[in-house]
Parts: sequence; structure tokens; C-alpha cells
Amino acid sequence: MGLTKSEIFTEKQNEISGIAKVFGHPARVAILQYLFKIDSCICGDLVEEIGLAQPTISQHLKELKNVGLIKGSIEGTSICYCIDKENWSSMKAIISEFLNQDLNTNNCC
Amino acid sequence: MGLTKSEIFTEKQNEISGIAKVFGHPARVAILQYLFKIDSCICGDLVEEIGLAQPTISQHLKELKNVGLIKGSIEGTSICYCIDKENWSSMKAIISEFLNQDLNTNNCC
DNA sequence: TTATTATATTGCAATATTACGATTAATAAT
DNA sequence: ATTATTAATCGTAATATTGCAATATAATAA
Repeated sequence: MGLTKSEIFTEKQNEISGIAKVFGHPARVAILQYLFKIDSCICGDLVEEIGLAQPTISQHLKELKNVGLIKGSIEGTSICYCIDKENWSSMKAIISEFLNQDLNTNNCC
Repeated sequence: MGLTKSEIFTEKQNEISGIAKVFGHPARVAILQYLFKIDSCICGDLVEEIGLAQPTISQHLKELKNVGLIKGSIEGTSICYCIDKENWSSMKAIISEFLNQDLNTNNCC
């Protein structure tokens, strides 16, 4: 089918997997790393930086924007993207909680 | 195409996205949460617990096993799965480093 | 107005993922 | 031996994702 049965899972489970899915492509990881590295808004040069065609980058940016991890503002003829740090923090809290599940468990095998 | 261009990204970027991709489905999130919750090997009942067909669960388990997050041992007619806590820890370190990128940055916008 | 520049959208082809019925393989129980 | 149980694999259908060429849009510049 190819259609995830979201309705049988909890909201939390869908939230966690939804965030993780966005991180599940190296181009989006690379874009986020670059935005953190330059630590400012970036207008343009992402296409050269990443090495994919402009429409492809645009699509990945859209997904990052949809999930709220980045935001863009119009700056003359170009658009400036940067990390939405507030959303990044809350996202980080959700994922961290999931990752730290192991801290409350014993070793069974 | 539908084919990710892994070769243009760093090994780290591919590693991060590879792990995240596994978390990118609610069934796999649910399986991991359940394994942590019962905090022991589990033989069977995952199919009833999650609510997907047996072959589907089996496929998700395979992906979790491929990336090393769980391990299974044969126990008579059934197979016992549990979290591979050592691998979980190293995976967590990789993802945490990525998530904590924001700690070294200023607020630009 | 007409370029120019930067980004988004559309349309499409190729590949990947999700899901499940049917089958298989392996052991356990009778 | 036969039958039941459990989980993997195979085959297949449906949907999603990735990537890019072509085109559209939007804002400035000439």
C-alpha cells in the first residue's frame, strides 16, 4: 500500500516519527548543519553548497519549513532562511525524551 | 528518480539521516517504546500490541535489527527481541550531537 | 517597460516504502 | 509422523519520496 496507518498510533508516536522523518534525508541534515554553521540567515548559495538542483533544494527547504525547523523571510530579491531556534528546542525536547528511554531500564540481555 | 544521492554527502550526514530514517515510522517508534517499557526480551505479542499484520511487523523488526537498535535470539519456536543498549547509546550520542548544534550559536533572527 | 535574479511550482520518471495475503521454515507438542 | 505455533520471506499493490527540467512567480535593476 505505501500508506502509513497513522491512526493506530499515539499522537506522540506520530509526532516523534514525523520529526525524525525530516532528519531522515542527508540533504536536509546538510542544510540544517550549514544554517547552524554560518549562524545567520542565508540567502542563496544553498544550491552550490549542497550540490543538488535548485528545485530539489527548494523542496527540502519546504519540508523543513513545514515541520517548523526553519523560517524564511523575504530580503529583496532573495529569501533568507534560518533555523527557528525556539521550535528547534521544543523538537529537541521531544526527541531527547524518546532517546533517553534507556536511562530508566535495566540490562536484561 | 527516488534515489537519494548519498555520495554527495559526508559519512556523518548519511549516518545521522540513516538512523533518523529508522525512527521515521510510528510503528518502529512504538516497537522501541514497548521494548523499553517491558524492559526485557519479548517473544511474540508484538503483533497484537502494535496492531499491524505479522509480516509488516516482521519487516519493521528487520529494519530495526539492520541498523543495530535491537537484537533477537531464538527461544524455541519463537524469537526474543530486545533493545541493543550498547548500540542505542552510541546512536544516541550521534543524534544528540546533531540536536545540540544550537547550543553554540547566537540568535540571528 | 524590459531584463535580471532568486525562489517556487508543476509535471514527470525512477526508486523506495508500507502493508498484507500466501507461503515457507523451524521447532514443539501430540 | 502429524499437527500446531511462530516468525521470516515472497510477491504484489498502493502510495511516498527523490530528483530534475521546464515553467512560473516575484522582486528588483536597468
